[in-house]
Amino acid sequence: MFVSIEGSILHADLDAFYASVEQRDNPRLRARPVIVGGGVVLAASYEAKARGVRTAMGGTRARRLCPDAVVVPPRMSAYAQASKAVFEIFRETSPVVEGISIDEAFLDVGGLWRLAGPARGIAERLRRTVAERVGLPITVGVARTKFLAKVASGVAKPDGLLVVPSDGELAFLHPLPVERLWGVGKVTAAKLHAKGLLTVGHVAALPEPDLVRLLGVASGRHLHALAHNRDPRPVRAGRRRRSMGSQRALGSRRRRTPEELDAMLAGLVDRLGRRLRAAGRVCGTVVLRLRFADFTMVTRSHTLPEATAHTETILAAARVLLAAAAPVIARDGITLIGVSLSNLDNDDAVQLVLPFGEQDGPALDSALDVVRDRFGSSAITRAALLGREQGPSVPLLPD
DNA sequence: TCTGGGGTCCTAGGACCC
DNA sequence: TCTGGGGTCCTAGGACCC
Repeated sequence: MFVSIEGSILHADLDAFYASVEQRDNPRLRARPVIVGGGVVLAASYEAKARGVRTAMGGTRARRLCPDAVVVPPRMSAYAQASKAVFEIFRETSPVVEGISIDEAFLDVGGLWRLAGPARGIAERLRRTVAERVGLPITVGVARTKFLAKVASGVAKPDGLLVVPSDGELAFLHPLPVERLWGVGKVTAAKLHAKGLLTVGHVAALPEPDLVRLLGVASGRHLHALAHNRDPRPVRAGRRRRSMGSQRALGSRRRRTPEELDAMLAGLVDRLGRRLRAAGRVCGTVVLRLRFADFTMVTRSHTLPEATAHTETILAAARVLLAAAAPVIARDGITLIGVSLSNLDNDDAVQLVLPFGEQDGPALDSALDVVRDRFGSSAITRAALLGREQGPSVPLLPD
């Protein structure tokens, strides 16, 4: 008997997540086309997808394609709760879980062979447990790399399981259309199609320099590697978000007065300040985001002298950015206003900024005194600090 | 068909420093 | 008087993902 070697990375992806939660909670919606959202489709059940309805499609068009669809408003808290329950099961399944979004995650089960057996069995149990305990369908892809596990779950949807054996990777991958590659959207697909590259195999056959010329250094190399299933990225638990934003669409019916815009800005920043503080984090950069009727985007950003979670400080920066953009707004009118906070840090991080070349001198000693003073910590030693070898600017976390 | 709200990562130019 | 090369940070824009 031949035994194919399996990979040990699972990509678990809830099917039509929001729509499935609605069908779970309301039996009358089951086996019927369901659309979550109003102006825009946030999620469509598979019955609706079969009629051509797609996520992010305008509501008018969706209703035309599928007039008998039940349209329900989103219930975000219900989805958050369902997601939490599913992630609990993920973490019971493996200690190495990397969440990608509200409804999908990577799990590394490589270290669990003796305890839990091969990956296929783990994936089967995971699917069963999610169905029994949360009542939602979930698709799992299993492969040797993250990328291929993700492709596998995409192919296996809905409510499926697909294991790509290590000796059948390229045979599985190469016939697939280029759109299956993670990172290939509309623009990249169009560029590839223009060169006659329709399948992953076509891309794999192209020399890397050609692909780099076509798509740029990063995308070209990345795609070349993926097409050969080279993806060394490990599954990483405990990744923290790098930015946090809030935005509001305004429609194009009428222009908003400067006073209205200022009030919206204050509302967005207030919400972000709360989220920031609740997460115990501070932001270093404030980004104002504006969209116009033709859907073009403009951003204006400002980096603060000191990271903060203070609403008024952030709002002041956002107001300066909005004022700077006032001429464009007056000319073109805007259809969306948003604020995004980046350069996030922990709010208990201390930044030691030392003169260049003085990491080892008295400046370091006095800076360390300040830190010990503030945190009463003897855990931060000079040796530990110097061991980091990060140069003159050293973020420290007190123990 | 006139398009929500939440994110990630990459590129490229300019300022500034050594 | 005119000249390098390397590095980091900031800003703006864009592609892509769910």
